[in-house]
Amino acid sequence: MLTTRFAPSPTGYLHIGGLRTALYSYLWARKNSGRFLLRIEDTDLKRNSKEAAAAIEEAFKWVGLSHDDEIVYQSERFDLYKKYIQKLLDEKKAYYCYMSREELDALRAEQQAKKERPRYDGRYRDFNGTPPEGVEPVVRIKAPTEGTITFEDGIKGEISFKAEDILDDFIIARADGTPTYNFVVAIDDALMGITDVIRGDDHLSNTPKQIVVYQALGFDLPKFYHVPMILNPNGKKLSKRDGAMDVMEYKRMGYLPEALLNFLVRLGWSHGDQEIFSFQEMLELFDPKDINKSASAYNAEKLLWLNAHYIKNASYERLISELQEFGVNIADHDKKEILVDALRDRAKTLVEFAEMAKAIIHAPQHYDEKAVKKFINNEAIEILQKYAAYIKIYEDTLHIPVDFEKATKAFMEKHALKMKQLAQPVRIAMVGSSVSPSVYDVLSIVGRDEVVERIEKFVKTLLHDDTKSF
RNA sequence: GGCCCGUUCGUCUAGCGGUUAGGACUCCGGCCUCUCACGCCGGCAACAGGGGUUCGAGUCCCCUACGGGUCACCA
Repeated sequence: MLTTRFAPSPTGYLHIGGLRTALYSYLWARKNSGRFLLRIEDTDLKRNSKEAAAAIEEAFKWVGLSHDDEIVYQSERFDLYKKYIQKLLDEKKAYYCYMSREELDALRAEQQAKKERPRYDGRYRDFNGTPPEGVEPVVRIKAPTEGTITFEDGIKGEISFKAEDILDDFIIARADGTPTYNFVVAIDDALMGITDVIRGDDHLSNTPKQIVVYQALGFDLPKFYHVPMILNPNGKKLSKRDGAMDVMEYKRMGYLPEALLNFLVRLGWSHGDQEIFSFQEMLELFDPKDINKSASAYNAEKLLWLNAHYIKNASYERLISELQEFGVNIADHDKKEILVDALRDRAKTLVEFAEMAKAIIHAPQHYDEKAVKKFINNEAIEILQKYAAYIKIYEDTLHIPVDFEKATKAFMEKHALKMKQLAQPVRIAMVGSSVSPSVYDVLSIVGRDEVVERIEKFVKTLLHDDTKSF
């Protein structure tokens, strides 16, 4: 069965680069009715892996990814790794090396001075004598010293390394007995039945080492797919400083998970000219062979555009429930659909959406000075007073936007007014600024009684403000 | 520095030997209009450079330049 995995080291949170490779792995597995596993690479034991795993699962949950089986923690599998180390030792495919760190450092320095590639010289490879005193040995694997290691990368094509260029007898167990990364990755991928390894291309040069382990242990090789990195807008490696890189930060900034996923799936992968992909479409169309060979830069504007797109097309229920996270509770508002429709085309994030909603729902606490200065004069105040009086006694048919439109047009006709003369003053009275959705929508959402109240309050404020002259 | 990978508008990309090199984001015009958005219409903008192969190269090969990755008892 096709099986993929996501295998992060426990850094404490999931960033978008990780999310993208996780997404690719997930999609490929699900598309093929396979399995998607999660493994925490915590062999160095320095960080809190359980917390890190929880953070990853939280992010997965938010975006809608799910993994199969229990999470595998490498830190809990040391006995297993030891077995394989012993096996290689017994088969003489690995050996103890008694070289001290100091000696190793000295060797490295010497090689660098001669401009040679730093590498272990194999001095204990066939050692039979008495081990030196006081040195806890490391275990090194016998790697080929000549020949070529070639594999077919599902994204980059055939890749080959000359053994002499990149390999030495690398350490598979440290002096304290703990196993090292390239060793355990190969074992776990093999034992977990991973058939397709999809990972960042920073792992490309680890691959030959892992292949050495696969071969020494007699495991079948998986297919490798090395996904190019995501760069920052300056073309440099993406770092935490390039924005809020924790995936959950995007939630706090008001992004919809489907927008983030759409953004990420499309960053480095494409399907013709298509830009918008539903989760279902990703599942149907994703294929790692269509992943680009080159790195791509993070593009915040495109993400924003995608987010705006998904907000525009979200259901009322969805938006209303999302908005609650941002302090806007309109579930019981009698004009909630009108409110949502008035704002969905204007908001790029849920944070903006919430701010705009609040501006309409709550009566303004202050009025934008520039707007007042520009649109309010004595004539405008007079119009507002008349309009308030008119609305106040208008027959009881003012509910939806067209009701207000009809009434307002009659008012304008009666007083020979143009829309421009009325709209801005009313808008300022309603929301405190010269920017808002259509006044008819705002009027409808605010409701007749409060419309009158807000206008009266505004007029009162204007008339009592001695600092302004009209 | 060695090794590996990469290079189409500013950005994400389509292209898979013959195209006026297409789409999307951004930006700039215009339309719509009660403001702001949305939407619609239009515009600016790219094959890193040089050699080959070929009737013909963004597409194939080589070199150069540039960019990235990696060279640990980190993962």
